Amino acid sequence: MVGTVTYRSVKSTDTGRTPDEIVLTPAARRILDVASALFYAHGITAVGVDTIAAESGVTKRTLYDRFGSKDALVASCLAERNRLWWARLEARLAELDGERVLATFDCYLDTRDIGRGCAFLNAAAELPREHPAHALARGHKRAVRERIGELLALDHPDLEGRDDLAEHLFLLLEGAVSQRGLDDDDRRMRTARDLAASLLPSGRPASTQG
Amino acid sequence: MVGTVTYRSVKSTDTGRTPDEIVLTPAARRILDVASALFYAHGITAVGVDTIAAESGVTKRTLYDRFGSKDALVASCLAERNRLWWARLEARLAELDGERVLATFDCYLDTRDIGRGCAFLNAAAELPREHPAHALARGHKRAVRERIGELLALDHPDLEGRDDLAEHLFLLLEGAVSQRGLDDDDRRMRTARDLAASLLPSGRPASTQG
DNA sequence: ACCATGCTATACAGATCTGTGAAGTCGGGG
DNA sequence: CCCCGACTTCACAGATCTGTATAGCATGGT
Repeated sequence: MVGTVTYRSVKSTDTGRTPDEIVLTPAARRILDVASALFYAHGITAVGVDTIAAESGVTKRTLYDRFGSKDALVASCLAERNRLWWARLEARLAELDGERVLATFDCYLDTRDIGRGCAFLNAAAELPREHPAHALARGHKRAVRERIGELLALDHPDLEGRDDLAEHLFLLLEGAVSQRGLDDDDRRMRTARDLAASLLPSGRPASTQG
Repeated sequence: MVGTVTYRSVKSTDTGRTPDEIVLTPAARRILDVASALFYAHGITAVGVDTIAAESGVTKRTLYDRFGSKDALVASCLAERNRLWWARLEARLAELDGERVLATFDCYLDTRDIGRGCAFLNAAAELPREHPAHALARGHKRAVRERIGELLALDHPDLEGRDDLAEHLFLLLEGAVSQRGLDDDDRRMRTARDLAASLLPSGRPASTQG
């Protein structure tokens, strides 16, 4: 397609905040996207590699040549989701000035389709701790927690009890995130955002989004 | 064992707060306990009925005679967990006077083995919305949210903005609950409890458990 | 011209999945 | 005495699971 492209297969399980973009073969790209959607929609264990290959318009041989195993594919899917998640947050943060912590809430709110809640929580819920994807999920949430701390530090450098507040905000966020998968609507997430806003120094109780 | 026992098989999917105790045949009891533990430990889809039957010292025939299908067994397991959860909370509440909302946090804190986090969240994360167990998980969380509201109303009848506070506490609780499955320790749950305590009218910032 | 790479096609191994069918054992209650 | 209910044993159906083996086609870089 672009002539002279050196493809790299996906092997790394990066948990960090700004993972490198990974160049995939066209088939691998399709497999990754299809698998990601299917895993999210039906659960990881419930979806077989035959289905993924078929839906991707690819043979099973190709799938295994590119990803090595189903477990590795699962990990790649979550790593890709992680990449996209951070890209979206950081993009939103870039065009924002005050009170940036709330962007983490808004990030979830502007997703049209709630679907089945948080893919990272779902994966961790289903998979054993030893599974590489479980580590990715843990890393993702840890990074989110850390970023909240950083954003709070940036916006309120001299705030007393800032660490407690960061943890508080994280708990509100994750409470809303985890329940959103059950509720199938955004009311709780909006409430959480409002509650979070009311905790901030500048904060009046309400004011939904910008 | 007790002579003349009329066994009832488990069919109902009660989501309520105080479900009836259900009388099971000895084999059914064993199946339910074993299945519950295995589903929790390894995930629902990942555990087959053959394994459950074998571990219960029971034939697959018996399993299907008692529960009808794997899906029904899954639902029964979650219903039983729901029953036990409420029994534990209400027992704790009975021997308590002031600030009863915090008992919901303590309920999680006195569980020795964290294991894989919240069985209800895990089940909902793995199963499709249509699955009967998914409805049970939703019902469970909804009931918890309601109970928090009730307890807050009992302890602070004249509090202003009580509904917001109830939601706030619920979000803190669920944030901690969902993360506990990833963290594999109770620090976050304790922090959540402290933060919750600090939000209460009586509340000074700290004071861990009684 | 040669060869590596990306991908296809097909077939298969071997295990495991949910669920059923048929026949039989054992104990207690009417 | 007879029957019901709980449970066993064993076999099987039919699908689906992850993963591999063998063989071949097409393209593009060197």
